[in-house]
Amino acid sequence: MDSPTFVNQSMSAFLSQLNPAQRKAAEHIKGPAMVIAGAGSGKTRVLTYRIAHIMAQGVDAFNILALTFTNKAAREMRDRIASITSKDQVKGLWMGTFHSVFARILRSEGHRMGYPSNFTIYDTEDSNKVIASLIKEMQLDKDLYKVKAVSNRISSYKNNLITVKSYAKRGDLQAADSAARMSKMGELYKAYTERCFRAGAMDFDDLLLRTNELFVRFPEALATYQDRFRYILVDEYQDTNHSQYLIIKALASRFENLFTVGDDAQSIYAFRGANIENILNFNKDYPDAGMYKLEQNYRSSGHIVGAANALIKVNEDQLPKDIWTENPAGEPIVVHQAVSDSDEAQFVAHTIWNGINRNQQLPDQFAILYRTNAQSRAFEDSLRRRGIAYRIYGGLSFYQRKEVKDLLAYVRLCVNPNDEEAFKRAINLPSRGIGDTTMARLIIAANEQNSTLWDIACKATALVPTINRPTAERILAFADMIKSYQILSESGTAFDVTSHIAKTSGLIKLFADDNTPEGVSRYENIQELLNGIKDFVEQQEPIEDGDPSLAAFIQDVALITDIDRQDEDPGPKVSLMTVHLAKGLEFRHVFVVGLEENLFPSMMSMGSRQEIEEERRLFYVALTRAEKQAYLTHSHVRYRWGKLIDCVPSRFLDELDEKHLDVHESEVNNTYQVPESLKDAFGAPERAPKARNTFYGKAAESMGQRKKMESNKAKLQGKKPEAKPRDIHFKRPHAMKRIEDVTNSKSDIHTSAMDLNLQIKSRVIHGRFGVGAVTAIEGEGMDAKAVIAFEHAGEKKLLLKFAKLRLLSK
DNA sequence: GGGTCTCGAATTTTT
DNA sequence: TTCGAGACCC
Repeated sequence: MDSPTFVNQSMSAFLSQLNPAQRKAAEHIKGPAMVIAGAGSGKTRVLTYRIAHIMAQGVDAFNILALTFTNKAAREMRDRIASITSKDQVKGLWMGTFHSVFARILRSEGHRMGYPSNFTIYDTEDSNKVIASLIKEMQLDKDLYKVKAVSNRISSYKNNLITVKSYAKRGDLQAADSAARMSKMGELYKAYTERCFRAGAMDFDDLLLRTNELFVRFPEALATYQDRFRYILVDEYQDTNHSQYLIIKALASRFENLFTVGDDAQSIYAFRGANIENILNFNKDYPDAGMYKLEQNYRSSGHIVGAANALIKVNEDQLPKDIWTENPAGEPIVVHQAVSDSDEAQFVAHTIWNGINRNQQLPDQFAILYRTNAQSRAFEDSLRRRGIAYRIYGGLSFYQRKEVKDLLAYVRLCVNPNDEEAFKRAINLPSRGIGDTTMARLIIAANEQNSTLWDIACKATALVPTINRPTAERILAFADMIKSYQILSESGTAFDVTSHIAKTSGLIKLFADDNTPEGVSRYENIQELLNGIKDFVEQQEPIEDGDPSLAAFIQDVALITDIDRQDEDPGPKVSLMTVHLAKGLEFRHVFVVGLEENLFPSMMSMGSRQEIEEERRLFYVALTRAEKQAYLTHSHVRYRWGKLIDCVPSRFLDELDEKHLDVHESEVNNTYQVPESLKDAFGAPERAPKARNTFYGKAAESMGQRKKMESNKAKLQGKKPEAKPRDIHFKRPHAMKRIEDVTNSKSDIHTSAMDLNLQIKSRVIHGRFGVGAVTAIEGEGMDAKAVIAFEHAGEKKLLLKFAKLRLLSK
């Protein structure tokens, strides 16, 4: 379609947007290369251009594999490449996260290892349930075998390619597990692996481990993909673990066109097995590799870059780099000291409110970044109180919500009836008189006959003598119901089947009958899930080889993260997320909150220099998300476990060069009254300025380099010189929060497009498709549909009952 | 088998 | 404070 000249024109236009260093890296075509890309140095641009550039050399997109950190990043990059080249050319390009790309490969190759192509992907909750159930079945002491500890151990084995078989030969690991009083770890690991296999399920780590297994055991499979992926690009290389490293190495070994991009200063996933050595040793694996460095920061102001540089310099482990910027110095970083955690939240909400209402800024230009998910609560409250739209990412993601998983359990069962976790979930919800006792009998029968729960259930009467007649009938009825869904799913779309399941299984009634606020919100989430599935079907249907089936929908659900998921409700919003999730993103104004010892850096990461350095890199990531303005906040007291505790400012604050900072004091604000009990405990508010003014001098002095280690030691020994918890009983204004929760959950979220009174030529905005104009309206009432021509997504017909639209103009 | 109550543990970070 | 697991009773 596009003439070569057109391609070249937009290519050269794109090329001119690169600086010399970026351009050199992007034009590296053959052989291995590594790009060390500082924060905000335009690495996405380099990756995008390089892919387009390779394609312009005549390489088919089919031969390119790009591994990104999120699916969203992959989508955006693909769109950009399509705009430089053409939509057709970009078609065969494989781009996505490690997990989603290799899940896809395993779906077509897993049969070699005995997996069905529709294997289930167990999320963390599913795996933990398997482990908990095994601990019980094996009658292990649950105080010694904590589910989380066991699951972490198994995960780290897998990420280091220690299989059940190789564990048996590793005396050192067995000794370590015995020392941790978990001498049965080996058996547990074996049982867990067998149980997952029997269920036709892989957990997250399996997706990588089994890919490695595939490549080792079946060289011809490896050869196929080596031959296909002649050019491999890996983003965020500093966060790859050993398992991922081996996959890349194997795939790239034939053509060695491996292009990795990373920044050692932003390595923040060591806790998950990420191996920073991968980046440091790249040269050893590929001695002739091209090395490129991107050091000019385009994102942030001079103050932010300066402060970030001063901070990261404290780390011992790092590659030498000199990040600089031509951007104006901008405003100094605001350091705000709050009285309490709710005061901190007030300050943040107030500042955002001012930005929006006085300076015409948009909510989506703000982000609030915290160390732990638990901190989000206070900010939600303060934003809601001021009527500022926000969206929380992470924590419990949408697909992990109980009610969503409940409905999806039926879907999973439909696609893979051996999925035992889905079976256990679905069989008695809504309650069908099949309880713990019966389930235990089914499990025993399955283990004895080395069969799956599903097979046992289908023959309940014949095979399990311990189950009485009426119960067996109920089990058979359930199995028949699932079978009927399976038949339906052969012809119906994902939406048809799922809405049928929701109705006929009794699930939707269960949620609809519950009128508590939680029940209402559950019901709404089910509706939202159905909307999402409808969107999925609508997206697939126009695509040539699109697949609107249930199986296609459920495939990658476990891999969809909050970041990947587009917001149903359009409109700009403040983003709230952990620092980890913010990696790769940027915002005009960033609040990094809770900068206190034991919180950021986390109490759990004070054990070694390496851990502290990872926390520092994490803070570096947080700070460098900001374009124009960064705010750093900490509080003098904070609630934890229902208790008020004293907090000491984070050491990281002292490490930022003072010349980039503007230290604010907390004004005791009008919305939050400091309760008398608090004043009793801490003295009247006038005490605060004293503490504030000395923060820089005193904190810097007392927490000076030498003393830091001592004070840490003391803390580790449990002496806690500064952060002494105090038992102060004091009520938080909870009543108010409750009322707001109730009013909010109903009104705000759920407005049907039926109420919009759409007319031809009305302009609307849709969460996924963007802006469009109504060209026709069909049907009436519940069946009313609108045909909308979207500017980018093309023409879509949407059922108004489901569509989430916002009216822009009549 | 299912509902209600009480008690104890919990907070890093995520695909 | 909040949530989940287990005990207890119907």
